[in-house]
Formats: sequence, structure tokens, C-alpha cells
Amino acid sequence: MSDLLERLRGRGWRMTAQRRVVAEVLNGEHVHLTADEVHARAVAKLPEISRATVYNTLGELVSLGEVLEVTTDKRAKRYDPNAHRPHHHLVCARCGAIRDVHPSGNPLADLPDSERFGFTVSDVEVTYRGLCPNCASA
Amino acid sequence: MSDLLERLRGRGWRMTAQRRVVAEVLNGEHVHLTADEVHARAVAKLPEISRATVYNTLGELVSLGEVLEVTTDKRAKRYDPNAHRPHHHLVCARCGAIRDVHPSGNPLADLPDSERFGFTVSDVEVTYRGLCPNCASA
DNA sequence: ATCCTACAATGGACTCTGTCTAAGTCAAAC
DNA sequence: GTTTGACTTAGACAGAGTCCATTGTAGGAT
Repeated sequence: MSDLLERLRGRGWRMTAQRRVVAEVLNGEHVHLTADEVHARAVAKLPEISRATVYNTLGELVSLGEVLEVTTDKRAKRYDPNAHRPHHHLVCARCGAIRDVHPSGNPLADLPDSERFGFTVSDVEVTYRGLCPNCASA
Repeated sequence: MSDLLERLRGRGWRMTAQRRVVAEVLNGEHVHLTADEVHARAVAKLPEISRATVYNTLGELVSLGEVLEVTTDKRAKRYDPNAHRPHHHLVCARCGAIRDVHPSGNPLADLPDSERFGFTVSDVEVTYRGLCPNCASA
């Protein structure tokens, strides 16, 4: 659990109460929270933490590669702490729930050079959409 | 070109000047416009058209399956008139440019049942990310 | 051709995410 | 213990999209 904090400190991160709390929130629950949800949970532990700090910290965690940003809809970005295992996402079209999935195969290899239009392709993101068991039965 | 309008009329769409203009804008350029860009082009043809109407009309076209909504980043939804041929997207991480691509393989088949968690998976969306030739050389 | 009315358009206020800034605070190097 | 510049704060701001009460109109009925 504190290995995340260790890694961050090792990279010259100045350790503050706010950053610790944000890291703990992400590290604790392996669900995909929005920035506001992170903020809400952070406030529960450290009432005076500000929205801007949560946004800043999330942004830093993303640049450091410790957390992934997921944009599945136009509502809000979500943050995925499971950044060290490559994976994709399965999203419920109705309620927005997200699950990590690990498909076989490598979609990057499926894009032939003739379809790259001179782009330097570095990453691929796969989003499966459907209905979760709850929403499907409703 | 007017087959889109025909299809829409056939589905009981009430044909108004505003809707015609929006449909024409989408039908005309096969690029991926944001709602605001659609609005700007619509205003050029029909100065008094309102933002809300453009949003409403785009939303209807999406529900009717005539246009695809693409959410590649947090900036703005984009609308893809190429809804009848399955394809995926290649996005420039810097400038946001989008190209349609047609990879080989079927990613839906790459998701084993054990990774579906009871979801009814109906669709898969693949987004390749990288730098376009312009941004790569800058 | 005219009338009706349900559906559509308008525009402005509002919400929701996220960014920015100026001023204050504090972790850590010395 | 001081110093210092990185970090935090609150609130203003901005962009994208939605809502709603009002006004307008397409197209069927007469």
C-alpha cells in the first residue's frame, strides 16, 4: 500500500498531507473514480483540501504514469489506479459502470502501416460497450 | 446526397430549414466536426439557427443511427457521419485530429466470456493514439 | 386556401468539469 | 531555526452541453 508513496517520494515528490490523501484514495479502492469522487473521499479524510489540489495531484499522477485517465463519455474523466497492468475497459452504456478487462490479442498489431497515415502510433485504447447485468435485467 | 434527407423524412422526421441545414453540413464534409463547428457552418447557411437546435438535431441523428458520436478526449464530442461502415479512429494526441481507420481482425472476438462479467457486450470502440505527421515534426 | 395543433426552434440562464491566478503556507535542505 | 520555492487555497473564470418558457411553423384536417 505505501509502495506508491515510496515510489513517489523516490521521484522527488514533495510529500504533503493533501497528496498523501489523494494517493491513498486511489490506492484504496480499485474502482474508477471521477475527479469529484476523489475529491469527496479526500475531503472525508482532510476537510480543507481544495478541488484545485485534487485536480493538480491527479494530473501529476497521470504524468508520472501511476494512474490512467479514462474518458469513456463526455461526462467526466475517470482515474484508474491499475496503471501497471495493461488492460482495457468494459463500460455499461446505461449506468456508466466500468470494469477492467484483459482481452487476448494485440490490437496495435491489427493496424497495418497503410492505415497509419504517417501517424506515429504509440497507444491503443479499447472500450467495450454493453449493458451490465443490473441494467440488462431492468 | 439527399438520400439522408429522404431516409429521415421516411422516418417521420418533420423537415425544417434548421434540420436540413444540419444534415447538409454533416453530409457534406466527411470530417469529424464538433458540435460547435457544425453550428458555425450551419450559421453560415442559416444565420439565425441557435446552438440548442444544433445540439438537439445532432442528438436525434445519433439516436436514429445516422451519425456516430465520438468521445476521444475531454474537449468536445465529435460527430462522424460515416455511421454505416464500421471503422475505428486514429487520434492525434496533440492537436486532436481524427482519421477513420479499418484495422484487420475483430476485437469483439478477443474478449472471452470469462472477461465479460455478465455484461451483454454489443459494441467495441478502438481508438489508436499517436502524433500526426504535423505534430510529430514540430 | 386556411386553420390548428403538436412538434420544433429560440435564447438565455444554468450546470457541470476543469483551469487559472494571486496570495498564503509549509516540507525539506541548509 | 531559517530560508525558499514548491505546494495549496479559494474563488473567479472558461468551455461544452442542457434546460425551459416562450414563440414559431410544418403539415394534416377542414
